[in-house]
Amino acid sequence: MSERYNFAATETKWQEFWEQNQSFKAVTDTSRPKYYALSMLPYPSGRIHMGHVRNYTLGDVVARYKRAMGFNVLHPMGWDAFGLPAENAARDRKTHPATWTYDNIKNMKAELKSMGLSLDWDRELATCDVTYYKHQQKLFLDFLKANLVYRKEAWANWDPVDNTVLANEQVIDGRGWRSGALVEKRLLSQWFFKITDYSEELLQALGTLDRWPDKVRLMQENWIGKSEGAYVNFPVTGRDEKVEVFTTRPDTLFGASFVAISANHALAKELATKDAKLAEFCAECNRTGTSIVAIEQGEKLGFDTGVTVSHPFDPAWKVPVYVANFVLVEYGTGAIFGCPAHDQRDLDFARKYGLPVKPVVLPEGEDPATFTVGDVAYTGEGKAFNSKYFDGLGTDAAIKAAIKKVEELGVGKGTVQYRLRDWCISRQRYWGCPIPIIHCETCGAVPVPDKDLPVELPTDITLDKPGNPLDHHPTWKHVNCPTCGKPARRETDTCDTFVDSSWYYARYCSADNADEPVSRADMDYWMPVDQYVGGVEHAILHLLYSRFFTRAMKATGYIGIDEPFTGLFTQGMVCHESYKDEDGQWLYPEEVKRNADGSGVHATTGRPVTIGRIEVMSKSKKNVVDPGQIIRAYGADTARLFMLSDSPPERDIEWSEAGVEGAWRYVSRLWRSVTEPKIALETTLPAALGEKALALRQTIHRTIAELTNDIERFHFNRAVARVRELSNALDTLDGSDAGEGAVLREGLETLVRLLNPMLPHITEELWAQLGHKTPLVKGAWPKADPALLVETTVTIAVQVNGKIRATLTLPKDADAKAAEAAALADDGVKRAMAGKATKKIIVVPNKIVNIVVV
RNA sequence: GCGGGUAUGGCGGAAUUGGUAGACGCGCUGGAUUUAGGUUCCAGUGAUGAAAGUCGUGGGGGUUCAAGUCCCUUUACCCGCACCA
Repeated sequence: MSERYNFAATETKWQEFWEQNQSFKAVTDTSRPKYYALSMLPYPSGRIHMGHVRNYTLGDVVARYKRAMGFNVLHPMGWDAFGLPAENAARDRKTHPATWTYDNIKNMKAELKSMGLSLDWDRELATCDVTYYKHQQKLFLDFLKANLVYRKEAWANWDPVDNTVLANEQVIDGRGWRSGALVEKRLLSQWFFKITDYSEELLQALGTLDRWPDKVRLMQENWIGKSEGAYVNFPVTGRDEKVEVFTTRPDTLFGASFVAISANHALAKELATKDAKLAEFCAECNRTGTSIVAIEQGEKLGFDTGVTVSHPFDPAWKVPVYVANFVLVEYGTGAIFGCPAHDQRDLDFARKYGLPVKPVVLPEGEDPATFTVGDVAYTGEGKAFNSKYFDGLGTDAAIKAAIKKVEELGVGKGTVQYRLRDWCISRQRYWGCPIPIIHCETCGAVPVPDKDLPVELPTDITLDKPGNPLDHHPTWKHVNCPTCGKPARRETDTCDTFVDSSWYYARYCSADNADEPVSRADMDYWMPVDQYVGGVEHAILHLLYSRFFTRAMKATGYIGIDEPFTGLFTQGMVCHESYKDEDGQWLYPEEVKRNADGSGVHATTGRPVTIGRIEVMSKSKKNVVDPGQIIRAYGADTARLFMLSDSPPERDIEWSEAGVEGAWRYVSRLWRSVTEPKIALETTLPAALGEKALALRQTIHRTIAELTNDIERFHFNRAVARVRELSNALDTLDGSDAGEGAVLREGLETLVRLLNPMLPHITEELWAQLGHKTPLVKGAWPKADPALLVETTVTIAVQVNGKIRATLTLPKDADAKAAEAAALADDGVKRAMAGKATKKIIVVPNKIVNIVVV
């Protein structure tokens, strides 16, 4: 009996070997094909969690596999290190955000290293490091010059807990994405990136991202939210001005019965100055925003301004103007015309305020004389009626005709709207990249000259006062204007942390360039990222911003491509059972002991425990398992194998003790199968192999072919199943057949090589034990011998009336007649046919014979 | 409300283009080795039936020689967006 596999010693040994040999250092080499494998960079919270283990295992399998396939692989790692949690932690622990952050990075880096990831740590970056953010400031200034950045006063989403504004993408169900606080509307001066310049391009290019999940592309498409329609003007009665509305249904203009404007529309604000009740109504709308109350109650509220407007097609036709809570100032023109018959919201509104409901689109099969709308608007297509110019036209034709008509009459024009709005990047926080701008009373917003970069964060700050620590700082913001020299003040807003992560993938490629954000030669070689792996929660925010950034970097000459990530894989989350004690308090898995009957008790007190649902691991529910503990108990290879087994990578995985045990058992079995082979390994294959030995060689080579295909397609769970099948097959060798010792060696070596991307440590060790001097990290991927993939016999099924009655083993490509004859000769088949007349026989070569009888 | 997805043994999940449903693993049952447990090894494991067989991929219907796979319909759950005019 040999010793148990000592994973701790082996894993340390090989991690040191890789480090000493710089096995994963990526060097630009234009003579070799490159492969850029990237996993999303983590936020340095202090500890890695199982989600990281899964993400980085998947990315590492790709990196190691592609390396073996001969690619020059870039596989870097870094830290998304700015952000509010560091400020909060620093305040609570009376330390500095930088101290907290760099301590966390140190810890997490050690944990990541224990996973045996094939990362080029020489390219490591931290976004909070001035060596990183100084380049970001340069990019900001270049984007500013390229007219892709601007400052404007705008209604911003204010998070009252984090004391900062948020981008639209960061408001989820009316709450801040991080704090969960109800977001308020505030009018503030903010910096914006002009992502909307690329609305159409970002939308169109989704079609080229064929290695992205459809789901993510669809989410981005919906987020960009293109809609085609028209602007139409309604002249205000008794004034020389118009209310401009946006509509996608200009064909329903003859059904208009009111115009509704947002509480923040210019006209509403003007009227409110003379009408206290209206002012109160508008204030109410802003307090509740257009979010929570409105969503929960769905109540349409309006305020009749007393003002009327003329219909664009008929000056004599007056409709009232309401201020309405459901009209968004940010979308379209902040004004709509209401057509109650064909829009549910407008109908609800009209019924509440007693406005006319006039149908102008006739559904198929309805009689124009009798068709009426009750409580349900007709929003579908139909024939226009009651509509003068458009009567009789189908909806699509009527829309086109209406746009033409409003343009002819000079009362509007066809247009395209996008839901996507410019990206607000200002954050009123300390721990972020300072926006390199100086505000001067005479010169305005002046860019910090390149020679004065970087604008560094001050280190002496106070975090215990509400508001922006940069703004509180006694001296930092007071500087002289670079243009006129007069006293001025720095911009105290810092960048949204999504800016940091929008270009880090490019920076990795030129990590040692101290003078420029990136070098063009590196961009041209390494970019784009060939395979990006991360969580689906970044489907919109991070990925859309990065797509914009790459285009902005192209516009400013840094890069020659549009799309940063040609391949994207979004992995599922890691779940675990959750537990509660009698008092309803959450318990950690290690606090719970399972009884034989499946019930649970507290491990130390023995009191009953309620076993809850299987849910995504989260600290708040305590259903977490610490990867560090697992790696210490079972080793990184076992943890990696568990992550790859069973569940398809895109689906959620349930972490279970039994599953880890299973993975560990296989690792141990692999160890034994090489170190204590049942029959002696031989190095040379004899010229003639026995039947069984030959069949096994075929299995070996088929496994190579199929597993390679599985890895290419991200079917890692199937890849694991295939190596286990190969293990099972090799176990059947018992030395009874000629050449088995040599076949077993070939099988074990293949097994070890195929498993190397998944289990990098044990496979290196076993490879060395098998007598190889060159480590697997330098080795090539096994190739299947085509001659051994050719099957000589096939098993075909025989059906009678579609029911399986027998299986036959026949030579491959046997002709149909032979297959038919063999099928009819089978006893089981004869019994099933029971002398009935044969109507038809279908023969699918190498697959099936189906005999149809009556 | 709109959009998308999923549904297969006790469990996680396999199954090119319609062509032997349940690979592989977990769990479970029985046995062997062993020292007490674990480990390891062997056998079994969709349901039903003595067997032949019959039934079986959320439910119902259809197309086909043949359906987990295609079509219609329905239910449940998950995800995204949510007054976007």
